[in-house]
Amino acid sequence: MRDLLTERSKQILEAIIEDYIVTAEPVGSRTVSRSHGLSLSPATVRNVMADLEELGFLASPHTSAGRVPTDKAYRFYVDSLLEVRNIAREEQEEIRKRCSLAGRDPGEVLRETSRMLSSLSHYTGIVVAPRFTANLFRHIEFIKLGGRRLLAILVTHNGTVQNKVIETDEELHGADLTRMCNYLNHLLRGLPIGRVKEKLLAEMQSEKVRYDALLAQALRLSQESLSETSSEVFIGGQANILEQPEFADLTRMKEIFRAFEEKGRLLGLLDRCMEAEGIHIYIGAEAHLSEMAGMSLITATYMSGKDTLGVLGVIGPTRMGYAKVIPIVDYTAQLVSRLLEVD
Amino acid sequence: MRDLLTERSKQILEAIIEDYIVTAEPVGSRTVSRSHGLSLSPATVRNVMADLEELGFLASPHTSAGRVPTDKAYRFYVDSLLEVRNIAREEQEEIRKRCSLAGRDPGEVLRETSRMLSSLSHYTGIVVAPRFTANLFRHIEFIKLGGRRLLAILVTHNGTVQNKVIETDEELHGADLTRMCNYLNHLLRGLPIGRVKEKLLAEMQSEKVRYDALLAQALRLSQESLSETSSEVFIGGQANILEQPEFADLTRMKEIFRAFEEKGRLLGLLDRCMEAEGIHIYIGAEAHLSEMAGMSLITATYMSGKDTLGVLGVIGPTRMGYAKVIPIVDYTAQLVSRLLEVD
DNA sequence: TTTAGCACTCCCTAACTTCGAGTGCTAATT
DNA sequence: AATTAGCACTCGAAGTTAGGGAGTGCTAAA
Repeated sequence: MRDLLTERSKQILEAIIEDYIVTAEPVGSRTVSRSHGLSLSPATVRNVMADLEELGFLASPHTSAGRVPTDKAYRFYVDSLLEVRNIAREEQEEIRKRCSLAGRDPGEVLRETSRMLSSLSHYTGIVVAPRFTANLFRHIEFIKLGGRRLLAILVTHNGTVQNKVIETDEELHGADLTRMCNYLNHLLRGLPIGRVKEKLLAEMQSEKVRYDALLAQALRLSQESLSETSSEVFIGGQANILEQPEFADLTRMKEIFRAFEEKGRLLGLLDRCMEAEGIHIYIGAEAHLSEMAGMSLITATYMSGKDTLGVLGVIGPTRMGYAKVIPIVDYTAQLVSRLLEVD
Repeated sequence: MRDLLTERSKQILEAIIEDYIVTAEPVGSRTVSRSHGLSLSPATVRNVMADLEELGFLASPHTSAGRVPTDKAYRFYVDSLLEVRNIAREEQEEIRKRCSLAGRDPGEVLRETSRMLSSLSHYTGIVVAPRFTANLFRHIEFIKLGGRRLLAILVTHNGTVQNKVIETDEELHGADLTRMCNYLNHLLRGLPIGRVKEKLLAEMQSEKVRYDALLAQALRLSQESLSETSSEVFIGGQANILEQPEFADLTRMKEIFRAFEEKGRLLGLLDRCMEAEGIHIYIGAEAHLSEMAGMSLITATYMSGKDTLGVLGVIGPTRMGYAKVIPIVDYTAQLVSRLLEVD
């Protein structure tokens, strides 16, 4: 791949891509030849463009239109041509300001982050909340709601709260509840939520519990309160995609909005982004999602220490301002990592 | 108003409105004259239509198109012509099924309700969560997160949870926290959240607290954890409005989606709906919101006993299937009232 | 190897035409 | 007096045609 293209071809390809990113119009040989840096006649450029088309980097909508970059071209651009600029100082400021104004609540931080990503990139921002199961158990609390209904509140080390209403077989007294909580808090403290379940099962076998109906009940209840919830996805600035000329088509737009509403389909893709830390870029069909045709996704993982917590990023047309968006996503991920850190 | 229109005019107006609701196309005299029940020639109908136009009930997009109902016509239709059918048995089933599958968590119930409203009506569903302040205090809990950070968890009688991270001046010990919680729980139990603040202020003056720094601290902390949050709005099925031909215009659509994203603008309107219990209908400009041009809102309040908890409804084009949607909204509100009831 | 020249392609736009649905008026009908 | 048939007229939607322009690919000259 490296030496398939001469230096000149690369320059021309880059010029075409960058022009197309700005204008969203097919780029003609004239335009490229005028582009500063290059001093070639349109005719020469045309020859090169024909070659690039043959190689699958360009496509022409019809004979007498200019050329349009293909997914393959964007991929090559991102891998080999693009030099990611440093993030602009004002952007940095803006990101910091927006993220911190959400306060300390993790949910709020993430929601605000998705909005911020969208407004800075002018595309759509997306943030996946940390898998609850990655957090460490800090505290459980049962609160009587009335009758046999109980509210179980589960708190993790970073202050995330999950609560669930559960029904008990028999009415429980305050003192019993306190005892149950104490027991569970002692038992589970510091355990990753993902491992709590097995711990509970193991404990159920133990001598101590076998002869104590209350403790057994406690274990059963906490198991119930752990029932998984799918990870939350925050999507900000959906309306921004309405600005993109490539989605002016109504049918296309409906598809996209339905996809945003469901979120489930996207989650599979985002999960894949979490498998390896750092920046991921999916261009067009690479996402293997029909809804993502013509769209690109740039994500970065955010971490706590060495653990990947979640992933955030930007969805936009394949014709996306990669050079600008990549550093934004990258910096945001770093910042969010720091904000969610437990100190 | 009542006798402004003859019986026949009303029938014709009704026929036009109902036809327009289905087709979204200007209705011509031919179509009306063919509509069963009426046996009049197109010419006669035309005369009546001209009168109705003069009175402001109809408008013609241009000379040789049919007539289109005005906001005034819809208002008259809703007030005087429409007889709200009973809700269809299958719809009733569907609503019950969808609402109950969300389990017992209030947040989940409301989110699912908004989705259900949209899929049944084919418009956009909207649910405003109960004002937190209307709930009764049940329990407060402080959990140490590390350092001087504390997680305050506030639970109300119906199982709604609000949590907030707060910073303390000095590090607190477990025993202190327990004492603070006990004190507060005893003090505030059963009080409406809206009144907690004044109670706290009053208590601060009391003898007991003046000489107990810990209790004073407790009061201060609980005050912090009460800081208001704007009521949550769940919007389901936004994409449905893309199906409405009247919003095919891109600019219009952008406006609407932005409004949905902000939610704040809508809240003012929805708050107004909560002022009186029961069903409210805003047609087009009646909402006094520029974003709502061409749209109608049908809402109903949901209650707990005699207290209005919140409001839910459907947003769609003014050309909305009122006869079908009104009973859906009404029934849903009743059901949600029952689901959120504390038993 | 690069470039100028040129014929050719194909879309876009605007102007023009046609067609049909619908109107309002008038005169005939009930 | 109310209703209806008849008819000329209006106006937008859809289809057609023609011109213009942007861009291409090829060939031959520099």
